[in-house]
Parts: sequence; structure tokens; C-alpha cells
Amino acid sequence: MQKESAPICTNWTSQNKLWSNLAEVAEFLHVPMPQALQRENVLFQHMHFKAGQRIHTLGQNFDSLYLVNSGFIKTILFDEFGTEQVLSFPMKGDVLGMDSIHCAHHSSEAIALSDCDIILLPYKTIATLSHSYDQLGQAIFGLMSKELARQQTRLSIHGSASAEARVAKFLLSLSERFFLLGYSKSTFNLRMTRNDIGSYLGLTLETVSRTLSALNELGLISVSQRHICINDAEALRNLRKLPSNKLKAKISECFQSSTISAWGMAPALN
Amino acid sequence: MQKESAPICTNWTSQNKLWSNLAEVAEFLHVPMPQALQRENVLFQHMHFKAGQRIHTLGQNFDSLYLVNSGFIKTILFDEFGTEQVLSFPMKGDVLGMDSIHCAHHSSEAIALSDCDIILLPYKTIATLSHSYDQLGQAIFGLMSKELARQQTRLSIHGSASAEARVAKFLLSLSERFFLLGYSKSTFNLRMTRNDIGSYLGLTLETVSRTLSALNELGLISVSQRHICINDAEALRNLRKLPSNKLKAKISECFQSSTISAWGMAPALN
DNA sequence: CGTCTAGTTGAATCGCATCAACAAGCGTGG
DNA sequence: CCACGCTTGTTGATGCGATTCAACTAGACG
Repeated sequence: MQKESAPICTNWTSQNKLWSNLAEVAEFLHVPMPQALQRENVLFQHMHFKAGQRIHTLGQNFDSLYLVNSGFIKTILFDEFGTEQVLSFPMKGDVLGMDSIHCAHHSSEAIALSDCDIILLPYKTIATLSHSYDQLGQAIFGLMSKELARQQTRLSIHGSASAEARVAKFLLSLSERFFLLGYSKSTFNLRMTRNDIGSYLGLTLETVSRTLSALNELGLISVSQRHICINDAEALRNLRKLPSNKLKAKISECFQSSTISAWGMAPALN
Repeated sequence: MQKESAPICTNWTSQNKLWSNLAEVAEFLHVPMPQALQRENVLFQHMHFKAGQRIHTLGQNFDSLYLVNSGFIKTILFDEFGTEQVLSFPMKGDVLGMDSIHCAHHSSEAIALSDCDIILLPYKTIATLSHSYDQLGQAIFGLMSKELARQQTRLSIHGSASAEARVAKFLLSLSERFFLLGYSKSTFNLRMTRNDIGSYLGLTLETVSRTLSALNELGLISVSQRHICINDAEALRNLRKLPSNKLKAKISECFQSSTISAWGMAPALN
């Protein structure tokens, strides 16, 4: 259970500023880099944020996209009554701010959940570069499109899935993302509070807590505070809903045994 | 209550095909058209769909965006268990298919809710044009960004709002969109079923039906089948939740009068 | 005429939110 | 050091709101 004090950043020096050239950014975005542009001398500024700081705030002028080089972030939206809704948990390689391109001001906020190193991609620069460097423009199209598709599947989850299924899917998606970044897919630390998770999933923090406890009791995961260990990814994937409390009560009325084995993979039960 | 047999299309002939030039498409997308391109002779094909037909289907090769010239559409996503989730109700001026740019196949389906005239915007053409015609590329960025922002507010509604508030917001947004297209903002026909609305809002069709009835009884709207008349948009805007049934029951126990006036604007009640 | 789909309405149930009490972790300051 | 407040997380009891199941009506269509 590593202390967070040793950051994983590669090209990190103790200064607050650092610059990346176009080739580095291109690699980050998985865009092929044509020879003709190899000597383009555009530089992109890095910015450093401490945990809790805002990368951008509601209403702030929009002039730049943000590429996450290291660290963890949450983005939030405020509804008409001022309550906040968590939209995403960006991490290394993700791009923020695309939802604000269409207007002059940011419609959401982004808050660092840990110390972060962020690369600024001024929108004007990106737009200009897209001329001569069409693969970049296409890459941005691709990024936004993927983001749209992700939001759509989130919507469908919000629409229909049970609390258990939502939490399970959330854990699996984190697991997947950590894996793609080269970390363990089965054990990791949550960077956000139960409240944040609840907001993200459309649940209350109590429900999230209870659900994690339930999955823990079933042995599908092991939870202790923010440390998560996924024991049975397949079961999580197939999970629709846990047996209802009433059902549980009835069953445990019958079998007074204290160790009741694997229920929870509900396809059979539902 | 007009028959639908008289379409509103302007440049419609009885043929199934028709072509638009770049200037027309640009105007549709509200993109300024530079002189240099005035004589660009790109043509965009129209396609005609009858109500119930699919504009594109799940898994179909992606090679084109779709610009709605007339008619009403729903787009749907299938979750892992095959149940469908309504994603949007595009109408005149909206662009479909942007969620599939990032991969070779459509991840969703689009179904015509009425007869439709659709302009095909081949993605390759758009991408190529974006070179020389940078405002077009920016416009696409803008469209996708706006779509992202819209999805985000939908997510936040799904997360927190009551059934009444969701239905109210839905009606208001339709009203707004009709208004922007030059139709009445207060009276219109729904083109989709209660089931579609429910799926779109994350509710069941019964709940939608009940909610519409309730709003009707309160006089905020008038409903009769698919015909909607908005009587008090302001009240709809401010609506958080209706008084609970239990509360209602209690109140009507006390006042046995049959005409109980305007409750429903719940800010005071919540 | 019967059949099918769309919509309405009622009654019962369930899942999650709400309210509340409590434990654990953590920094602060006496 | 412990006392203190503060945030985060856990767990229990209760109730509301939306779902579910079901019966019924109204149109559309052949």
C-alpha cells in the first residue's frame, strides 16, 4: 500500500513548468507524426496542480484543452439548483475541456484529486495546426466521438442498471483503465470519495458504501477504505442485481447457517 | 390537427434523390462560406426514409454523417442484454452519427419516426474539406462539443431529478426546439411513444403516462394522446416534484372539495 | 369483425433515499 | 501526549417514489 509521495511521472523535474514539443503531444494522443512536421517548433506548456486545486472553473474563459500527463482529476457540472454532478474521472492520457469548445466559457469545473501534471493545448493552436496536420484534426474528432460514445453508455447505465451493477461496472472500468496504463488490473486505490462515486453513478454515498460492503461480503471484491481488490471480475461483469433484502431474510430464516455461499450472480435469480 | 401527409419540406420533389451543394450545407450548419469556395462543386446526396425505416443500423459500416433536412428521428443504443435505450430525438438541422467517427462501425441505430429527408455528409469528404475550409472543421468541433454538453446535462437530470421534473424539462426542451424551427412553442405533437419518452428519460412508460396526466390535471399542460399544449411554461420550469400521493390523500381528506387549486409548484413544499 | 399496438389507470411491491447514530482517520493546537 | 473538530465511511431503521403486474379503453388496420 504505497505512499502517494513517490509520483510516477517520467519527465518530471521539481520545477512547476516544463514544455512538451509537438512530437511528444502527438505520441500522447496516439497520432502519427508526418516527417514534414518533425521540425515544427511548437511548444506546449505544462502546469502543475496540487490535490484539491481547480484546473479550470465554471465560467472561466475557454481557450485551452487540457491533456493529463499524470495525476487524477474529477470534472463536475452544476445544475440549476447548484448541486454538483460528477461527470468523469480523467487520468493520464485523457483530454479535458472538449465540452466547452462550442462556447466562450467553461460549462464545468475540473478538480485535481491528486497532484497533477497537465499539458495545456491552446485551442487556437490546435485549430491552426489541424490545417497543415490533418491527422491531428481527425484525432480530435476521434477523441470527441469516443467521449460521446462513452457518455451514451453511461446514460444507458443510469437508465436501467441496479445499484450493484453500476458499482460493479464502475470498478471494472477503473480496473480496465489502470490496466491500460500499465498498472495492476486487480488491485488499486480509489482516488475519489464515496460521495463522488455516488454522484458519478447517480446514487447516494450510503448506497455506494453498502454496495461495496455487499460485494465484499460475497467475496467478489475486497474493500478496505479506498483500497480495492477485484477477486472475481467475471462475476462482476455478469452481475445484474443482488437478491433483495427480503429474499435474503427469507432464505436465512430457512437456513440458519452463518455461511451462505455464492448468491449474487443473479442471471439465474432474475 | 393536421394530417401528416403534407410535408413541410421546401426543396422537395417527388423523387427520392436530390442533391445539395456545399453552400446549402454550410448554411444549414450555420457556417460562413468563404468566397474562395463558392465554386467548389461538391454535391451531397439526399436520402428519403419512410416512418419506421432505419437511417443506419447497429454494426453498419460508418462512412457518413447524416444531416436532417426534414422529419423526426430517434437514435437508440443497445446495452449488453439487448434492451434499448433512446439517446436522442434529432430533427431538422441536427447531425447524426458523430458518436461513431472513432470506429469503423455504428454503435447505435437511428430510426425514422416520420418520413424524413436526410442529407448524407460522407465523413471522408468532410475531413478533406476541413483542410481547405477550416471553418467547417471548427463547426464540426462545435457541433460535437455542443452534443457533449447536452449529454452532460442529461446525465445530471438522470442523476437527480424527479419524474415530474424530467417530463417537464423534456416538454420544455421540445417546445424550445420547435420554436427555433419556427413552429409554435406552446402546442405541438409528440412524434414518439410513451415508451420512447420513458427510455429517453430513464422512466417507465407508465410513469410517463401518469406524470403527463398529473400535469394535465394541474392545468400546467393539456394532453390528449400525442397532442401537447403547454399552458404554464414558467411553472414547468420551476417544478421540482409534485406533492406525494400520501400528502394528496391527507389533504383531500381534510378538504372534501373536488377543486383543489394550484399545488405543484413545489419550491415552497420542498 | 377481430387483432394488434398505444395509452391510461389501479394496487402492490421493491429499491433506493433519507435520516440518524456511530467509528475511524487526520491534522491542529493546547 | 491527549483533546478537539472535521471529514470520510459504515451501518441501521424507515418511508417515499418509481417499478411492476394487471385490467381495461381507444384507435388503426386488414
